[in-house]
Amino acid sequence: MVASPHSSPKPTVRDVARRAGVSTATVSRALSRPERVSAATRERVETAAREVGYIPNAMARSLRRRQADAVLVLVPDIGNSFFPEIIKGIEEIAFRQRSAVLIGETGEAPEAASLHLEALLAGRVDGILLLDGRVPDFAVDIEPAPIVQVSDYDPRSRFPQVRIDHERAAVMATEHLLALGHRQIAHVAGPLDTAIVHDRIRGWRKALSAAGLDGARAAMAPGSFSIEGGSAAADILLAGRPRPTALFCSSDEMAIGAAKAARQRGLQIPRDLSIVGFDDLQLAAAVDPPLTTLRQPRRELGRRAMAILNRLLDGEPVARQVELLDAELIVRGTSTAPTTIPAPVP
Amino acid sequence: MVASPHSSPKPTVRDVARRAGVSTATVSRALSRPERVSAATRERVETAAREVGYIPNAMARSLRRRQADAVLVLVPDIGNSFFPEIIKGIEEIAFRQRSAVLIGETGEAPEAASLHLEALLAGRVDGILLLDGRVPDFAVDIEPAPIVQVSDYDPRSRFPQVRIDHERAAVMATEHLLALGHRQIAHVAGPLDTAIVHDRIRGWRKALSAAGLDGARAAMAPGSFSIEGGSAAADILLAGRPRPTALFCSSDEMAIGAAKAARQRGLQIPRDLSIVGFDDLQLAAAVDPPLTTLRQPRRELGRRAMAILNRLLDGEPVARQVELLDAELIVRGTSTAPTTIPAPVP
DNA sequence: CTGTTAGCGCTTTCAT
DNA sequence: ATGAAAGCGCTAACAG
Repeated sequence: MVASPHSSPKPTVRDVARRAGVSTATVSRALSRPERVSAATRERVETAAREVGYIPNAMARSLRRRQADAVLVLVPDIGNSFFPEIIKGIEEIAFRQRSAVLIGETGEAPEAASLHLEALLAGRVDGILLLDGRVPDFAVDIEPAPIVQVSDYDPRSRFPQVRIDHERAAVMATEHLLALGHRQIAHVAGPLDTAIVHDRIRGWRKALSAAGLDGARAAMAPGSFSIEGGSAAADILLAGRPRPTALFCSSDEMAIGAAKAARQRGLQIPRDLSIVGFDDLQLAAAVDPPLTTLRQPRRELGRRAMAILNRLLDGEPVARQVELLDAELIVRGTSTAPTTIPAPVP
Repeated sequence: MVASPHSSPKPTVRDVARRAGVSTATVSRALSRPERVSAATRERVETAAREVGYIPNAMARSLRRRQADAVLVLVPDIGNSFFPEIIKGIEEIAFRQRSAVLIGETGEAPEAASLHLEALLAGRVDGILLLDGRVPDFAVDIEPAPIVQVSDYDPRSRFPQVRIDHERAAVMATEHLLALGHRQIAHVAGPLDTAIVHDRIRGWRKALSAAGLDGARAAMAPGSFSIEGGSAAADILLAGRPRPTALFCSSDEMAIGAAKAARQRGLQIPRDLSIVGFDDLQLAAAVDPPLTTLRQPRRELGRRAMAILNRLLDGEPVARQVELLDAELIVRGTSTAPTTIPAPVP
């Protein structure tokens, strides 16, 4: 493994070939398809390779084989704790194929995504797992491409999707609050430029309307998927009258931000305000009070997505496909029946 | 950008050259060193390139130029919220060099790191930013390699380091608790296989001893850098007698886990137990009560590290260098003077 | 300023 | 089972 002391130039197949007394072709075979050479040759090549500390040049290999043995995971924000678990699911499957998993950030600007999509077209990676609903315009109609959308999605695109039914999940969250007796259920929404956010808004409205409330006019405020985003949105909502008795938040991080904003207004949770989050991050069970939320099967989302990408890479045509997994309501400490005595308004 | 309808074979320099009526060399120049060709040629090449939807093959380019235009960031656990902000600092600088930032996970097993280090030797990336203190044995003495250690480090290795003085920071945290009047200050330590954890333990002991307490025998329990790790370690510590009145935790996530464990024992924070975390994640200010902690300048850590890596890549010899940034004590709501009336033991 | 030529390191026919 | 030879797509000399 260790490069020999004074050998700056890295050993190549030729060095190994010379040392093993075979051709470069044989070295290549012995190392990547051991069954295609005689046991004796294989042995000698392996020894020679070890002795000179040979590591195949990945670029040359990829150039020749026309495949990178790497996939790219694109997330809008690496700071968002929602993604790591999905990525672990992806890695779990990817590593079996001995393909590397690279992670890239699309960032605030949707243009950044284009930049990364180029990595695919440039042959740097074999496929992309897009954990971002914002597909750049030019990419929407590139036909069959080894791209899978995970969790979030762009309704215009035709890439396969793996996700939960976000509308349905939002209905479940809202119904939970409704069942507890809440009537003023406001929504702390995510950023409005992505599909899942609208799905959740629709679900929340639908459940409200189904309960005889005015879903179309219920209070809602959008924000970024972050603690700060949740705080800001909740602050607006809690200033409204009548003040909501419950907040359905589009992510756990937003829910934590919302809880903070509520406390700053002197509100006690869940006595004065019930909160329901979304995702079920590790964090959700650890905060005080523990957060009621909708669990997304993140690890499984990642596994399934990588499995589909593999099929795509193997040339199996995957028809426009939407794989829907189940979400689950996890009731914890932030949701209770509304108190009849209104809390003091500071 | 969009591939033309029926052109499966991706266009190459030759296609562009033909179309622009120039040689492939000129295409290459026009695209990567526009100033080396005439304005007219450049124009024609650019047009031709656009028309055929040309995107240079990254592998071929890297093979020829012997550089990948990519750096690898290695983290022990992508689920740990400590890293993203550092990575953003890295990206901030890296993007100016138009080099891609890839993220890899070393995972629980130290062997995984070796695997990723191969990416460097295989020419897949130009350099590595190691955010993990566990350097694989074989890599410890590979001489001048384009590797920079960030935050955590391996004392055996000679790669440049960018970090805070963890021992000093631990002294600050402990002194804060001491100043409040605490005498039973236990330590929720991180995993014992990494240097910074020992630095912090040493600092905590030192401060205790300097205050006339028995630092060497003070209570301590290690755990993984996670909510669960903090819970488990704190649980052990809180079962001890005399029960600590304060917990200095080796990370904010551990602190949150510790707080959870304390609450489960019926302890109120900070009344019955003071807690000090480490890192100052966004989360620290959002939880209830907000967490007293030691801030690490994460973004700046990332920026500096990438700057050093750049110098390394430019061939400037960087002597074994340890760049120390300042940590800062952030006092919030989880630390107060110990109450004289002991809390009930459930 | 531009073209010709060579070759980065590997894998893959095609022979033998 | 092995070797010879070609070439993936690009850019760096070197001429001109």
